[in-house]
Amino acid sequence: MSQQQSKANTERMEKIVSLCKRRGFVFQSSEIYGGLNGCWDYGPLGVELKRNLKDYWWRVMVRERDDIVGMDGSILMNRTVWKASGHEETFTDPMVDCRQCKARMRADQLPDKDGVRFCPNCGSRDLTEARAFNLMFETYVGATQDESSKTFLRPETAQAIFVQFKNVLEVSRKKLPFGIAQIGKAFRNEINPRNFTFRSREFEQMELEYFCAPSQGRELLDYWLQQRLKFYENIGLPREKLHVHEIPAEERAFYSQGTYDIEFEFPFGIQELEGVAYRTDYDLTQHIKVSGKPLDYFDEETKERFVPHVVEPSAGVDRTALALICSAHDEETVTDEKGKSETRTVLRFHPRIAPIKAGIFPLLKNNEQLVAKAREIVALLRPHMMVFYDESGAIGRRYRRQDEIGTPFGVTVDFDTLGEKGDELKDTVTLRHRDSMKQERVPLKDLPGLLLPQVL
RNA sequence: GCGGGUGUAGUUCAAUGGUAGAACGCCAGCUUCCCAAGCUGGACACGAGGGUUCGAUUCCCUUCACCCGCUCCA
Repeated sequence: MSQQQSKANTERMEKIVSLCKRRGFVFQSSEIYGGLNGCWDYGPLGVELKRNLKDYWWRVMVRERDDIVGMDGSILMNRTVWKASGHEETFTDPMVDCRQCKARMRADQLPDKDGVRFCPNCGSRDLTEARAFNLMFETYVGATQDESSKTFLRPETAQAIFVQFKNVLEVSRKKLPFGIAQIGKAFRNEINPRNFTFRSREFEQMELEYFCAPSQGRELLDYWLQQRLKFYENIGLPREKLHVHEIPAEERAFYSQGTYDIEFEFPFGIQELEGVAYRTDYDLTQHIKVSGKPLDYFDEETKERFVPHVVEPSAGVDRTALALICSAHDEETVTDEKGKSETRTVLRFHPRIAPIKAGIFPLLKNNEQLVAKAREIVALLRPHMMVFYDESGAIGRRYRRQDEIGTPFGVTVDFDTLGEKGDELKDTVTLRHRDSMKQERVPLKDLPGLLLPQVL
């Protein structure tokens, strides 16, 4: 990337951050106290966007499938969970990476020769500095603050699923392959949060743990990669801005037999949205070992007993929301009939995830009948979708306000609607489209049927 | 974590060792028969703490936050 492009991308990102603040998508956490590094709040529009994203994920991953059920685990868990999962060790001890073979090991257990430490794996002396991987937030449960009451805010949501695997399997009466889905907050005390909301210390994940027979794992990994790519296209991220990065074997976690990153072209670079990982039976096996509880599965048909393997599509909610905003953000030059040019800022969200689906406007606000009719339309559409009523300013200004927050439809009530120009146009409204700025005349009664399929 | 930069209304900027202006936006009113029109009025800011000084938004220190590059991302 050239320096010029890089500068343009930085400026573009600045515009996006500014728009997010100005229009109520994202604010800095605790802003009036100077903020908190790596933490962000979602405003009225941001929370709608995020909710639409999560709702759509939940719909296609859970509600529209027979083989997946949901759960909602607590953020605080028994500390032993983190010992078993390996997080406590790898997240809290000073660790050293081998630059050559990428192995990570505890700094205090490194062998040395003549005082020079080397990698026990490959013998290389090219090691990183020791760094404390204290990425988990510590907290204490109960009144006393000592080792016995210590635990952590979860650094991933997945472990709640693994430790409840048996319960969920039992009550859902599912057979393998089947999955457990969850959306929730996770926390990592990142060394350096960066890129707006992209890397935050508190973030939300949408995770599926899909359990299967060992023989099915590899195939299901590819299946889920395809499903997930389709998902991102269905929320409006163009396929050409999505990249699949297959993690080479030497860079994968040791237990993984295949990992794909789904990445998106952000203005600040190509960055990961989701990891689709074949985790084998590592997690369940760990919890079997440490808890002593049987978390294996008996297949009635084949009469085989085994520890299920897992394919995990794990997506970041906040980074996907940011991708949606970045992808939707557009500035175009429009010229009016007098030849005057200006910049129109528009978020071209897919209607499915747009925070507000339709703006409802009376052409004039000082006309009681126009206002009353517009209010009627609000009442008509409100049960089905998020709508916004606006009577302030000229109609053009109101359209532009909605363009900037990505509202796909505008509905305007005028004197034709009231029947003042004959019965032919009575009870019809102007339907204005965000992207093309084209207008069409539609009967009021057709509105729900016309809009609803597009916003679901 | 290292290095560099920046902090002034909601946003983008300006000025100033004697407590700050503008544009756009926002609110109210008037006006307005479809793309940020116009008129009138209004609200809103020096990131925080400390120091120097008669007096600090301005100078110094600390801190916090954000941005850029490197590093990192089990």
